[in-house]
Amino acid sequence: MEQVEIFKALSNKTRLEILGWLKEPALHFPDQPNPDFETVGVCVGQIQIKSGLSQSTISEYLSILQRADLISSTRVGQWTYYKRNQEGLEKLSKIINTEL
Amino acid sequence: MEQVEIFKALSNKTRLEILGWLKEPALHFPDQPNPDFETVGVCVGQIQIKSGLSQSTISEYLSILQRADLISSTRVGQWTYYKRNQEGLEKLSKIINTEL
DNA sequence: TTGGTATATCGGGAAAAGTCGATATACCTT
DNA sequence: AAGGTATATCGACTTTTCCCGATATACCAA
Repeated sequence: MEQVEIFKALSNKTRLEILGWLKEPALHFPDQPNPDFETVGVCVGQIQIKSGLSQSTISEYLSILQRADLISSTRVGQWTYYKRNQEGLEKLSKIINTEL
Repeated sequence: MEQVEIFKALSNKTRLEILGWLKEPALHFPDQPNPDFETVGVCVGQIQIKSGLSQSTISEYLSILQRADLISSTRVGQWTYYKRNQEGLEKLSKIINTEL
């Protein structure tokens, strides 16, 4: 993934918020039904509700963040759970500190 | 400056290149006339030539980077010299490592 | 003060991103 | 198989960004 694509992914208020929410899922998604969502992540629907934007928009945003390696997804049944991708976030930190 | 504005400033290939060039001015701007440009920075014209984009575009890009506190400028006569703003860059690094 | 040079600002056209509703796809349940 | 739910994709419209040329501004030099 190109550096510039990572920064584009971060150039949106809602997408930054999503990353923040996923930092503390239990805090931000108290209604998440799945009990072990802490490890798997949070499903699209919960994120969509919290964001107030449409389902299609949030689905798109999540795939933008995923393409930038900032989050990762796991499909379980009809749900897709998203969580932070620590590896990608660390890589970004490295980019900032060395290449930028 | 809002986080999202900083990332927007970084969401452009040319602007990222400019930041990179300003890391090693002597290497990237051998034709810079001013002898002590290493400390003051590089003037707009040199950056414009290297970028291949128009004068107005580069002037705009530099002010976008400056608004994001990523670079700073010094006016000397008819020239404006731009250099990296270490403080802003460190703040960004901190944002990535703590808030993101 | 008249030009000349460097940079900034303005106005605009093209491309990309934001965002939606509608629809498609995938999966689950009965 | 049929219907229901969750997510993804599509098509469209609006807003923002990209990038230009033209013009304005600031400064310098003769």
